[in-house]
Amino acid sequence: MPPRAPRLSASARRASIIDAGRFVFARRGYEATSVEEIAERAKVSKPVIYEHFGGKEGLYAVVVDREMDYVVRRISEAIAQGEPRERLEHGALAFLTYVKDHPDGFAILAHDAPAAGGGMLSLLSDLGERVSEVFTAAFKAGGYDARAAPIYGHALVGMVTFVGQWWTTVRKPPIEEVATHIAALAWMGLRHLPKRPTSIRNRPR
Amino acid sequence: MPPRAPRLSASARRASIIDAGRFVFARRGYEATSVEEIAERAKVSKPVIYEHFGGKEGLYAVVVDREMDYVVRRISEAIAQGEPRERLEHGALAFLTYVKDHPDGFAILAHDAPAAGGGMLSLLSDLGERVSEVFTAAFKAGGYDARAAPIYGHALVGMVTFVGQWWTTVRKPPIEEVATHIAALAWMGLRHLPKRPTSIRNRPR
DNA sequence: GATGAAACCTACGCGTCCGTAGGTAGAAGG
DNA sequence: CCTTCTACCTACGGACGCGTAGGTTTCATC
Repeated sequence: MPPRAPRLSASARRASIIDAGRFVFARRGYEATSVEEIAERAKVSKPVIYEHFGGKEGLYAVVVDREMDYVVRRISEAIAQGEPRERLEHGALAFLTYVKDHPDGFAILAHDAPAAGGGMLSLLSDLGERVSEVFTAAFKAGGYDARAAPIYGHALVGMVTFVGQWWTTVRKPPIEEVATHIAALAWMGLRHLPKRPTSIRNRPR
Repeated sequence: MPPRAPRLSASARRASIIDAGRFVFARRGYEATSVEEIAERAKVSKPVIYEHFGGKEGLYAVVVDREMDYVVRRISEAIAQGEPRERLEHGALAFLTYVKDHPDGFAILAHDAPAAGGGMLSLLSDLGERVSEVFTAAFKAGGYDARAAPIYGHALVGMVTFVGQWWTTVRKPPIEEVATHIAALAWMGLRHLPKRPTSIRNRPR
């Protein structure tokens, strides 16, 4: 008989199951994850998970929620103060720091939610929405076309997340450098943006 | 007995199965897709699919390959000639046109590949790699830091794909307008990029 | 040391899904 | 009319995964 692991309090057990869930969900994706694998990793039997989270979907919801909360909090802190450009770079750096330090959480957010119900394509589109709101306010104040603000908001988030995904495979150069480049690109792009961009297709040579 | 559907030639049947497969894979994702649902939609029985494609994974591979080929061809054509900025905007427009006209294909490319084996996070990272190569050449020629080129390459692809995902949910404004905005952002950003971007963190106030 | 609750287990029912075995129906050529 | 080839079918084996029923161990408290 293998030596029984010590019993844990309810909340401690919850935490260890969440950790295991994040680990497995990140690698296999929601659909391909089996509750049994999570149980095995958390060194518990299946019913414990059902006891605490009601099922696979319940656990997934908790994991996602926690992760989402964490990123949003971190980014909010980072862009809370400073000049605009500073806030931009700090925001990018905060996100990339999350990518670096919590790759499993990032993988989950970047992947798809459970296909059922027809939710959003990616959890991150929610983040894009928030950034878009910030941009809409700024565009109105600056005399730009507010209708176009979501384009830039989502472009920014897409930029950072996609580079983040790439970075996790290469892990080089250091994220500080990456953040600097991205911030420079976005800042220069926004800074020199015409009030009403026109297509080169509508301009004669 | 329901009137039997007319028999099809092997290649015609293949095509109809590919269509059905793309449809279902796009909505459910790879894991959650059942071969039976594809068969049902293609109005065939399961063994026909196994006859033609060897199995679920085989069909998926064919669908992805076809889609990937199509996008790459379209973008290549779009950026084949013209001034740099023209090529940029035409490339973005070509991609967004694909998103608009082939939403199912786009959904598949944007989602995850079969988790098994540990392939790439998204099929689109492959596209990011190609763009990065173009950027690397251009950076070398222009005296910029070539090591940073992949950052910009992936940033660009991320920008466009993420905006594309958002656009599919809103379908507004018209893609031509979206392409113009994105191209303006990217162009202005790249145009005014310092040779060696420095972090604002390293500069005194 | 009894009692009760909380943590945890083994074992199974039930559905679903992949892939295949083995046979039928229609067309093409002798 | 008969053979044969190709498209296509029904029906099933085997595996796996979700969620639950019902019992067992540990711990605190009286």
